[in-house]
Formats: sequence, structure tokens, C-alpha cells
Amino acid sequence: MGVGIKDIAAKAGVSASTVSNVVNNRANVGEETRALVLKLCQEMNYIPNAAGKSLKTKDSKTILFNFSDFDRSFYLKIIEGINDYAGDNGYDLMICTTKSCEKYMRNNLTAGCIILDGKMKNEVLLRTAAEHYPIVVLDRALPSPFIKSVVVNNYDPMTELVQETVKRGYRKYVFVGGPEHTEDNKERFGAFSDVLKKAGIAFDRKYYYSGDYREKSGYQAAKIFMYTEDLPEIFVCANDNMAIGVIKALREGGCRIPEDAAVTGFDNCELAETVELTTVNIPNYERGYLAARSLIENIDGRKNFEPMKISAGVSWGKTLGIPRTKTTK
Amino acid sequence: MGVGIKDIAAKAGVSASTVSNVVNNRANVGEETRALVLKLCQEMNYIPNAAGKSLKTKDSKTILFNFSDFDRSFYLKIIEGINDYAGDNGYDLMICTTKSCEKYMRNNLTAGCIILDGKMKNEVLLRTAAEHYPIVVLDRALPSPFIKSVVVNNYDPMTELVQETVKRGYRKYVFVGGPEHTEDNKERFGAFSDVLKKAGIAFDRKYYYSGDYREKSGYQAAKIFMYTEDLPEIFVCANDNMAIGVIKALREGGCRIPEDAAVTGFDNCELAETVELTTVNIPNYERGYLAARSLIENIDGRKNFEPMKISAGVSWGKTLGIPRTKTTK
DNA sequence: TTGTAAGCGTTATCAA
DNA sequence: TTGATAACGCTTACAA
Repeated sequence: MGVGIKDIAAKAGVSASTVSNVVNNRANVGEETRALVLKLCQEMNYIPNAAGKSLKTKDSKTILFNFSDFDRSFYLKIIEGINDYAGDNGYDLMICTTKSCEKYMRNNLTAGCIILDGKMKNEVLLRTAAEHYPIVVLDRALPSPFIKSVVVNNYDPMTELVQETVKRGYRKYVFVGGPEHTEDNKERFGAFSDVLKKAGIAFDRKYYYSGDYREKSGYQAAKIFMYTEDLPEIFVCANDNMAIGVIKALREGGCRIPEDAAVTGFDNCELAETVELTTVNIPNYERGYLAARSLIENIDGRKNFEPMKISAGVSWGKTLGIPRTKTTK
Repeated sequence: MGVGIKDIAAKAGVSASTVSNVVNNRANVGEETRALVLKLCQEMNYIPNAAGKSLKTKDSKTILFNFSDFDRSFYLKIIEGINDYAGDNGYDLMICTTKSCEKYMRNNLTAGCIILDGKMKNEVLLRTAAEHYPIVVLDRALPSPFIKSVVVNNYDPMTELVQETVKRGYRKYVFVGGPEHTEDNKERFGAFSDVLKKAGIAFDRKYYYSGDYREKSGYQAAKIFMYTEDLPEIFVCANDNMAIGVIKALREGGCRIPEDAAVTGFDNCELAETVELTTVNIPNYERGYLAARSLIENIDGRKNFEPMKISAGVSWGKTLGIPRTKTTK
């Protein structure tokens, strides 16, 4: 099935190794032979068998990207960034979800991989990296000297955002958090609570709502505080999806934003612009691009496992105003 | 690099074939041997080398999805559908962009593939399918007896949508089209123009704007008709991105929607709900799911190359109203 | 129940 | 400048 190197060799009347040499652009082939083989490859539509190749050869010129959360549409931006850098540097991109990922790592089908997948176990990554398979992680930082992390600096923009809300006079906060074990959420909440602490604003744990980054959990969070008639002046959300959920709930309940309650997000998703959400803009295309660059540099032997931080900036929108119930500062 | 079948065999004191038999759950292995080997596989973390495997074996239990347009966020929904069906049926999913696709087709690394990629050449698909590699296409219909197409019925919902606009009294239309060679656009415009023709409404070609499915081209389309002071009563757009572009331009120009000009889209993208766009809802998750099902059925020998049409329904929103300048019907 | 050996499509080594 | 041959990791007859 499919034409192989032998078919070409037979047709050309040369040996398989010669065909291989031609196809791989090696010097040790006569001009005529090369021309003939090339012509035949065209005609017979020869495409090297990746499996056969990877069995023998060390370096695969394909990188792997692993993800699994289909709800996050910015993943496509990241993929685009990866794909562009990889393509420009002679690498192919292969993408897989958690299950199949291990299968394509380590085997020299792929030269290295980029991980953005909460379901991927640290243990697997550590083990694989220890075998000198290059890995870049986008969604965590790992204590391995062989794994490069490219992560977003969540702390600084969240600090900036919350500081501004304090300056505008907000005092009564609800924080709508994401999954508690994720680095992202820890950092975002950390910045939030540090700012409040520094400003001398008390934050009771009961105003922390533990969500899951999905719209629905933001919706529920808002509903709860509305029903208990304990509406804060502002909902600071760990991501945009949840912020949108909060906004929907507030609107349904007849609350005006930001007059009755303000809302902020994080991520700058597609919808954010439309609802004029105050959020943090993460350069996702660049994130993918830089991840691919880091990976390929490591593959090429320019080892560098220094964690890389990507900076993100606040995008101010109308969902942040000035609190109705002014408090003296 | 990485532990192979031989390493396990050596450690267990058995032959490689026995390990293979264990790993592949074959009957011809003693209970003790099986237990021992399994234990070792765990401990030493054995993962079969996909390349070695695919070289010998016929059926790969991995399917391939090929795409390349990163602007269309509904792709993630499709991928999710594919991934779910595949996963539930013992198949892995591998995803690639145009360049690397050919490399993984045909070689028995993958058992079949699903195509949604304008850059993928018909010629390649026809040739590959002729070698009995199962292919499902989502973005075209091909005259091959070996290629299954799963396509959206654009015609019916667009007909329904345009008929309603006629009924509401719209007479002066602009059609904002996508790339002219795409089947989608042809069908959408075809339905549009058939309805107008049947209703006896003239449609001058100069009111056809040829866009590229991106927001910007919708924006430009609207700007052009605004500048020439030739605003239609309604912009019928071939997709949502462009409709959003139109809406932005209209708003910038101070036009009220739908009072000054109505707008309709197609796709029901994430933003559509927020701007209450009248559009057509395409069940993308289901599309992916059904594509995977069709593919896997063909892989499993239940051959069926009958083209499959997926139906989509109109989602009515506030961007469609009643035209200001009433015309007698 | 287990082992031996050949072969899948490549590439690398070495000899011609 | 070329070709024969072994090897990559695995599966599969077939032999033991």
C-alpha cells in the first residue's frame, strides 16, 4: 500500500540506498541518477513513510502539541503561533489530546513537545524529560532541570487591575476563582489578596467562590450572592468565561453594571471586547510562537531551561466604574 | 532511548514475542508469565513504539484530523466531537495542519482521516482514497466513490432566512459573500438568489460584495455601501464574522440596527448570541461526532460513501426587524 | 505455552 | 558514485 523507496529504486534501476540519498539531498549521488530518481518520485508520488523513517533516524523534524480542553477558544491562537514558528523553521506540527500523547512522545516520531493540558500528569512529563526528550510546558512550572516552562505572568497585571479598583474606591469584593490547584488561579488570587491586604481591606474567605473557569460557574457565583442579598461592589473573576457568567446573572437579576456591581475578568476572550469587559489581555499567538521557539532551540541543542514569563496587560472596559457606595479611602 | 519490548523480555526472562502477546492481550500466554510481564511493563513504564508497530501492523486505531484555518473557533467544537466519538470507540485522535497531513495518511500510522482544510488539494485526496485509505471530507463534496462527505445543508436554512426577510418587507439587499470558490459560499448565495428571484425581487450584481469570511471584509463591505450612500435595507452575510464586521461599521457610522439596516449572518459563532444576531446555527460538535462515526464505520469495513447532509436551523435575533422604507409586497 | 526468525520502510555503514 | 547489508521496534507464522 503506497509507493515506497523500493518501488522507486526498482523503476529507476538503482538501489534503495541511492534513492534514500537522493530524497535526503545527500551529495553522494550522480547528477543523472539524482534527476531520474527525483522525476520518478514526482511521478509515482513518493512520500517517505514516517514510521519507517523514525525507526532508524534520530531527529524527527516534527513537534507535538498536547491539549485537551475544547472550551478555551484561545487555544487556536496558541496553535497558530506554534504552527507559524515551527513551519518557518522546518518543523511540522502534530497535535494530540492527552490519551495519545505519550504514544508520540519519546518514540522518535516527534522531536519534542509542548504541553497545555491539565490532564497530563507531572509524573509522565518528568519521566519523559529525564530521558532527554525536550518538553515545554505552558500550564505549570515543574521542578525538573530538563523542562522549560513558558508561562504567563498573571501576578503583575492582576495586581495592576486590583490596585486600580482600590483606587476607585471599591471595598467589598467577591473573588470568583478557577480550579484551586491550577497555578494560574493561585497566582491570580494571590495578586488579588496581596493587594487587598496591603490596602488594609479585609477579605473574608466566604467571598471566595471556587469555580471551574466555565461560564456557568460564574453565573452560579453571582446568583448565590444575589440570592443571599450580599451583593459585593465588584466581582473579580479569575477568567473571562466566568466573568461573562457573572454578567449574565447580574443582568437577569436587573442589576446594572458597573453601577450596582462591577465585574472584571482575565484572558480577553473574544466576547470580552463586545461586553466591554475589563480584563487582562494575554498574547496567545505570541505565547505559542515563543513556546515553539523555546522547544526548537532546545531540540537543536541550545539548551536553556530558564523559565520564561510572558507579560500581559490590563484592558480597561466599562464593566469597571466607580462604586455606588463610596467609602472613604 | 525509552524502554522497548526487548528490555521487558530480558528482565522477565522470556522472549520478545511473548511480551508482545501479553501486551496485545492474546490468549497464548501462561497466567504467571502474563502477570510477570504486565507487572514489569508497569514498573518500567513500557509504552509501545507507534512507529515500530505501524510498520508491521495493518490497522492503526488512530484517526487523523486535518485543518488549517485558525480563525474559525468552531473548529474546536468539531474536534471535540471527533475526539469524543473516537475515544468512545477505541480510537486515538491525531491532528495536523496541511503540510504534515500527507505524511501521516496512507502510512499505516493512521487508519483514516477527516479533512476540513481549504488548502488540502482534491488531487491528493482522490489519489489517497483510491489506495483505499478511508477519508471523510467536511468542506467539500468529491466525485470519488471512495470519499465520504459530511456537509452542512446550507441551502435550506438560508432559504428560510431570506424568505422571512422578504416576508417582512425587505427589498433592497446586499449580499456579503465568502471566498467564491467554496461550496459553502456557493450554496449560501445560491439559496439567497433563488429566493429573491422567486419573489420577483431584482438583485444587481453590484450589491454582491466578495469577502473572505473574515470580520474585516464585512467591515469594509459595509463601509463601502455607507460611503457611496447606497445603504441597503439589509446585509445578508455568508458568515457571522463578516456580519460582525458589518455591524461594527454600521455602529461606527451611527446607523441603527435593524432600523437603518438589518444584518444576518451564518454559523452562530460565540459572539452571535451577544449581539443577538440573526444567524444559522450549525451543530458543530455533532458534525465532528458524525464525521468520526462515518470514518470509523468505513475503517471497520461497513463501507458507506453516501454523502451525508447535516441540517442547520435559523436562530432569530434582533438584528433582523422590519425595514424602515416599507415596500408593498 | 513459549521461542525463533522473517519482515515492515527506512537509514547508516562499509565495501565495491 | 553506487550497492549490499544490518539495524530500528514491533508482529506474526511457524516450529519447538
